[in-house]
Amino acid sequence: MKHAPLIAQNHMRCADCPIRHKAVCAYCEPPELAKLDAMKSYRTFQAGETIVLAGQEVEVLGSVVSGVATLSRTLPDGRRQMVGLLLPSDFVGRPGRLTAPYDVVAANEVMICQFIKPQFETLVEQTPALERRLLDMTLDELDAAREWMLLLGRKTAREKIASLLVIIARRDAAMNSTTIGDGLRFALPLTREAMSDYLGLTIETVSRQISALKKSGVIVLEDSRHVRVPDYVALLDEAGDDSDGGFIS
Amino acid sequence: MKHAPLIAQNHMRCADCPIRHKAVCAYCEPPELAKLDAMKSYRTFQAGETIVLAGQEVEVLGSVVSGVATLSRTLPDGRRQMVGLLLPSDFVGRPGRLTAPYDVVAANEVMICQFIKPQFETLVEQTPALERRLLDMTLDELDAAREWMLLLGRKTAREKIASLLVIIARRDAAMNSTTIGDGLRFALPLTREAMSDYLGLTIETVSRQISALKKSGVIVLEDSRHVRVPDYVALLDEAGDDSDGGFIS
DNA sequence: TTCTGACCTTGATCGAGATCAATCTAATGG
DNA sequence: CCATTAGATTGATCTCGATCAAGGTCAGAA
Repeated sequence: MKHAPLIAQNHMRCADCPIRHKAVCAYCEPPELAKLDAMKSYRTFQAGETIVLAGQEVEVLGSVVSGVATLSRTLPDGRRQMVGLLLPSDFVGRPGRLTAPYDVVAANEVMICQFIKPQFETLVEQTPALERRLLDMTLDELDAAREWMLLLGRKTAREKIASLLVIIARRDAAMNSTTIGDGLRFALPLTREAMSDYLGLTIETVSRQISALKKSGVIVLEDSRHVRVPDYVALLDEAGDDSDGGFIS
Repeated sequence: MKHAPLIAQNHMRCADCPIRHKAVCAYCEPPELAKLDAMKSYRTFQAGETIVLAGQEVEVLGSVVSGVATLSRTLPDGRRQMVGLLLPSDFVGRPGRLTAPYDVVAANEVMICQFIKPQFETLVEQTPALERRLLDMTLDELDAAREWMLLLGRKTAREKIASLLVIIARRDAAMNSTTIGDGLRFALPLTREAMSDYLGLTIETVSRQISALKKSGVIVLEDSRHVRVPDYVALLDEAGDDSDGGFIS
């Protein structure tokens, strides 16, 4: 896997940080930022590496700067369900919690802006801007989790795949600040297995439904990890929600 | 439906409030409490009554004092998934949000300690104790939502039912501060339909699996809404998670 | 070059849960 | 009292997605 390797200079200035205005620190003013800056360090994880192990003591607490990580829970017999997807600017770890309730695994190479736990926890208590940002982010995550519950509980396999593609397409468009529409093209950052864990399906069903969407002309597969969407509204339609033809993209 | 009707005296003193130490106001000191007291009013909803309609403007913002309410999302074709259960002390509505993302419906007769929205939002911004409590509650809800995602995505119908019974048993024990163990007896606060919406199943499957658990002797049905659990560990076992025989209840 | 292993696809079959349908129960109202 | 109705149970059948199995593709190593 070749990446334009992120130069993890061990002290990027917060002002130059790509997630400065979207992460926990978004609402912070220079003085508070300086305090965060003093307790932070960058750390990278290889694709597939475990960042936090469920049940173990949490040591990592910080923001995802680049890459994608997954949160997942596993049943004793091995069945696994992904319960969260951490993208750049998302926060890892819960302040004031000892053991992790789920596994956090790097899907890509992941860089984390890590804070020293006790110091960070103290700062949160003293800094309303941090606490407020954390609240807003958590509320957004809760909304996403609930949307996801609808998908897991009530959507068909085909709708699940289409929904996932919509989610990926949106975030891709948001990252590159392109307009979302027809002729859209994007990469799948997850393996078929990760997708099946995300959607509560098996690998085989994921593969079959992707093939089915391809056969219907809703998507075009350039290769197994690159998708083109000739008609965005058609894809939205397949996702099931949103009877309004997807006017609110 | 006969209830010992809660006397909704329109100004209970916060000090006498049954949820005083578990709701949003839990971390508040007397001066802040006084401000909340000045902007609150009690309001009751009948069983089945809609408290908030998805897509509409949110007007209700406050704490559930008694009763049970459900949060749910509905697909255009009518498929419904419950995404949250509001119990006494839980918070209804998100501060700083205009339209509701899901329906909130009273499952029982529900009493809400309602705040005036703009006033409450301003107070939250000025009161770290409120904001902190809201953050803690939201983080707990997020954990619960993720646990639920594991259930929806990976558990069998039987495990789903057993898991729901465990959840109800726990909360029942917590409410009455009884020890949880064998010979436990509790009421099901939800209809079979609500259970099916909760678990991502049909009514028929819910009914069948409850019958199956009865036949296996894991539960005893006194009537369709009252359950006795002769062996609590056996029930935990059926729920699937937690290979450790449920030592951590 | 071939070998290896990770990842993906496709086919055949099975089974859990959905769907369709009938019946039962208990509470409410005339 | 019986009629009505919402909720619950049970049976028969179907179907979607899981499971079992075989083979394909591609990158990196020998």
